[in-house]
Amino acid sequence: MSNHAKISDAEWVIMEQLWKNSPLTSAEIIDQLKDSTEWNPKTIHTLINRLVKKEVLGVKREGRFKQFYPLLSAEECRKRETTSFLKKIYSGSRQMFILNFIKNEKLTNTEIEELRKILNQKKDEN
Amino acid sequence: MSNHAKISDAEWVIMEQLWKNSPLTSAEIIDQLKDSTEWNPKTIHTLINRLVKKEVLGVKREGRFKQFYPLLSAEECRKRETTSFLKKIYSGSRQMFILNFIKNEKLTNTEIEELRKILNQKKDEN
DNA sequence: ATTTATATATTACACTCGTAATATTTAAAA
DNA sequence: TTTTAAATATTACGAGTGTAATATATAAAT
Repeated sequence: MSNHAKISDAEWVIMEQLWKNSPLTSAEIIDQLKDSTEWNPKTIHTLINRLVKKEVLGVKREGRFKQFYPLLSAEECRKRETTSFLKKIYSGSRQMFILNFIKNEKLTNTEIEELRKILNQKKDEN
Repeated sequence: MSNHAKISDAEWVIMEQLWKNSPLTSAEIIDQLKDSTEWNPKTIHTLINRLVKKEVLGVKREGRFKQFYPLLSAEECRKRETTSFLKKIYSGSRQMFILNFIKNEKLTNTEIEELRKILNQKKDEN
């Protein structure tokens, strides 16, 4: 039941590497994180193993090494996190969220156009 | 230093009551949460006390009772949470978040119109 | 003034998380 | 084949969280 596994902040960092590029061995993950974090390799191992236990990462043996790969897509996980964020912070109210958050954002014209396009599609779907 | 106190999920529920209406005694908070949660009053006391310790809630004695009130505004806290959410899930990119949010959400025509209006204003601002 | 009820404080306890250290297994080198 | 290095597994440990139970102080009732 990897259904509603919570991915912690630190674990999320690991997941991002694997969403970008997978499967990877722990050595490769450690290497990729060498610059962007200060984590001890042991710590990274712990995080990987927790993700495996949570059934968020899959494992396969490749020769004498283990390789890890995501069992859940980034999109899926982002959606989950977004939902629980909205539920907590905006009581799940999209209206309130849209008004309070998006209104306050600075957007470039390009972004505005992009959004417009998406909105047009949305409208057609309704 | 109530500066970067983390408000947990359960604590957030308490805060919402007090942002709506404060100051309140613990009895009043318990009463307000009676319908929307299954929490034991003891649990609510614990949460309140933790919030006080974190300096997110202030206390004043009113006769023989204590009253609690927020030391941080909802807006302030929402902004904080939003920032850390974005950092984790969307690598801090608000644009990416907004695009994904709108793409993924089912929106009513009313909401679409609302967004359109907001976008128009945005465009004018640029 | 003593009992009782209610408010407040202290303590508990298992689980998660960040952050590893230590131990063991397995493969490569000598 | 024995030694050594590298990969993997097991254990650790304090802070925070969800979820209270127990203990104490204080006010109200008798």
